[in-house]
Amino acid sequence: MSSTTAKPYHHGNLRAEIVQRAVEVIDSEGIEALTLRGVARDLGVSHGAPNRHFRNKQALLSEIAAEGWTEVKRATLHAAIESGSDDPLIRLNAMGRGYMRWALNHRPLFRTLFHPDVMRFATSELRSVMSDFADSVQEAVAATQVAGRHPDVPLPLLTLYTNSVPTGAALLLVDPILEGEMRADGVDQETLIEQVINLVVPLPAS
Amino acid sequence: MSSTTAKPYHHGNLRAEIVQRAVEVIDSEGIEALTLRGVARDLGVSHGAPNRHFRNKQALLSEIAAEGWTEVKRATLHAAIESGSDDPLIRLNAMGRGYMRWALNHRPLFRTLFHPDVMRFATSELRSVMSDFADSVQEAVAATQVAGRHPDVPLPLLTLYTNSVPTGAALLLVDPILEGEMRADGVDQETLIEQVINLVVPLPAS
DNA sequence: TCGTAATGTAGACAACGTCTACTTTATTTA
DNA sequence: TAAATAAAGTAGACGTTGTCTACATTACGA
Repeated sequence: MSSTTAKPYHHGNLRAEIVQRAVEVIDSEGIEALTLRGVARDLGVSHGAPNRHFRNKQALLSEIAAEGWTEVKRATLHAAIESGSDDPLIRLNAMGRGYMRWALNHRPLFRTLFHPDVMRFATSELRSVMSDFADSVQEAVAATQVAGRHPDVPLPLLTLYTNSVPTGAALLLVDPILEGEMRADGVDQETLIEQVINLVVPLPAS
Repeated sequence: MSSTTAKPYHHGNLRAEIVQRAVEVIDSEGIEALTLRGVARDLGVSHGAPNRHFRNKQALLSEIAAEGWTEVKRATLHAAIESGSDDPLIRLNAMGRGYMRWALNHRPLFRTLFHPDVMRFATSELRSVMSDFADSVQEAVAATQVAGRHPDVPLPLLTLYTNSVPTGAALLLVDPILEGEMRADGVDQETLIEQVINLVVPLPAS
């Protein structure tokens, strides 16, 4: 707060810079190009410095994934608010579109959220963030059910189904091979997202 | 065919054994535990031997993924046939269930199909197999559309939607964290699969 | 039968993750 | 305020990995 770039101790808060740089690398070159030593080099610190802030590489990946899921949740909630509606269907529909939009605009990072290494060695913080997101989705789905959508389907099942579509569609579209197969020609991203989500969460007739 | 374990040249056909062992490792310890040297050790050959059969590790992963997608396609077609029906809806429904069943019974391998390293460095053979699977799904979806399912939705879009559900649901359920959130209590796997697929591909009233 | 290509071996190399001992800076406390 | 202690960064080492090269062995076609 005192100056523009305060450096509290040695380097500044290296921890945050490591996470930031790692996300940049993932976003540009993919997760397979991410190395602790490389990040350290890019930040001009010694190769052992990151180990002061992360027990191991998995811990860094967990932190990144936690940030990613937080972003996802933020994007969906933002979309719900921006819909400017109280109708649960309109809100859930907007959330689904916000989710897919974020995924397709942050492809390497989105893939990271489902990376085997990340899931297998998830930090308790990451688990918490993921549960948090799942809860917020379930809540929104429950609201649509109260409003009459699939009234006799068990809530967890309806949540799974509802969540599967943007998740699965994004993962299929993120793959350059399958994207060509699955994507209607001449349809722009936003239209495609809208059409897919409308199939799972149909908008009210009105 | 002549003897129990024929060894055509030096070791036997090492290439196939490498793939087989690699799949075993992925299935038991996950892809992050897979190393070329480790596989070579397990097979009793020198650490450089695998390089005679695969240009690099990515090529091996591509081959494994190609096998995986072939298995997926086989599982879906098998399920369609076993449904013993000509009704496109019943057949597509069975295919979806066969897909999810395979995914949940081969979790590490299924995750491998969507692994960033695999997708980024996909062999042309892998691309071909994936396109092959996508085509067979699209064909089955087209048949249901002829039979009256979502007649005014563009085929590629309906295919994407249909494919997203088993893909997304399997990927969500494969994650131990999200599985707990999304899975209805006391529902066994087969019932869960059936219920989810019935939401995307409803069975005919009969 | 011989030469050539295919296959496997052994050694080397750079890069990586991670550990350890050490140095430098910040913070706490007496 | 001065000394002690903790935090943060450095430098070097170790074992492991992927991949390259030169060399040895085996299979197979001319």
